[in-house]
Amino acid sequence: MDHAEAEARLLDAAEELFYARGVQAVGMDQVREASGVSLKRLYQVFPSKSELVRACLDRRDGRWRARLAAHVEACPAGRERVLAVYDWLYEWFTEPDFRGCAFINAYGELGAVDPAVADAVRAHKRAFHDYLAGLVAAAGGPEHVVAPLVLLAEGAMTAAAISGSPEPARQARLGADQLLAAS
Amino acid sequence: MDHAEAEARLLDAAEELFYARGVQAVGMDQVREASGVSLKRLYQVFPSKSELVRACLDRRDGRWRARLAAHVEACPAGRERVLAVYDWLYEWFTEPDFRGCAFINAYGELGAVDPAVADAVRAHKRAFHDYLAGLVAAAGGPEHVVAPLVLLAEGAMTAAAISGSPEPARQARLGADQLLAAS
DNA sequence: CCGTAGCGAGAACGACCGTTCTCGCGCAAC
DNA sequence: GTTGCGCGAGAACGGTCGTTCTCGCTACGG
Repeated sequence: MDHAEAEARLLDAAEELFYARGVQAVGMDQVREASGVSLKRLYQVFPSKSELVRACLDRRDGRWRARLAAHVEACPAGRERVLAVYDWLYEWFTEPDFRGCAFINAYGELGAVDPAVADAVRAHKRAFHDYLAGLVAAAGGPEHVVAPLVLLAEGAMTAAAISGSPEPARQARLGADQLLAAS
Repeated sequence: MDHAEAEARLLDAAEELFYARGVQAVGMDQVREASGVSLKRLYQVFPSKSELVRACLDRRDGRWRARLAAHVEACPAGRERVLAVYDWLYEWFTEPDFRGCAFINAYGELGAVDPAVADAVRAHKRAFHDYLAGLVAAAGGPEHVVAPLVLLAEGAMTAAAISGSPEPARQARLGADQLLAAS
């Protein structure tokens, strides 16, 4: 097993565990056990837990936005692409291991204590905002609806996590539909 | 110092510390130091940390909703009362120690690990939803806008926390205004 | 075939955490 | 005045965590 594979297995295991149980509730030994990578090598690849956390967030950010974009871009251009965001949220919320937005969770747990985590969360949210702004602009929608559309999506993530239901995605979509129609 | 005062001082100190730094980042000894209540009495009043956490959430729930209601009910009845919710959010977000919704934070940190926390968070969010639904009904608004209005508020809380700006409250208010107008 | 460099498994270490225990003191009841 | 109970201060305990170290083993270069 070379460096690259060890890194991938560590990120796979750590991301899943951190997301499912929270960062502080997962020990490095559990990451070792789930990944099959020895502790020694773990610390060669990620010199500390907080760097592992950071790497997990970075990778998740890329994958999450790529999945969203893939779904959106399969829809006809224009207004429908904005609404497709909420359809994708519904699919995400329905996944069996869904436990809310990993970035919001990480911010609540570590944002006050680990500035690198706070930075990663801010970057992720800014990227999502910018992406949605691009979709709205392409659809010819007014700029001032972008922020409420983002808040609907953000609120849907936390509401879906807390309630355990994917329904907030539908409700957010309805709200987004009205906001776009009214403009 | 009697039992009641010890309890109040413990809740004051614990709530502030947990909110500012996260629950797991605060040790019982720091609660003792900040409250001036001895460790022995702390454990007489709250037999475990998770019961202390639970009591903090319960008390915060009551106070938070009372503050919101006090602000809302000082406004003229009807539509303005719904929008007053977002004005109050702005005031809240502007407080110097604002760090997001304590319930969302607690859910992200402990929801997967402590079912009592998850229950308290769900109860708080359900109460907020019901309160907003009552305001919308009193304003003659249609029931189907309630859920998006809740999502706007929820999204504003997390966006304000992560961005460090109170602006999401304004944006949520604009979105809510449009939703109410379009119905 | 020998030396050595790197590896995995797991023990070890130091710090901290939640919780309980000890001990000395003040005070209230008889 | 004595006795005993409740208190605060802080030590102690058992466990866990992040991180490092030890120690055989393996595999490869000369």
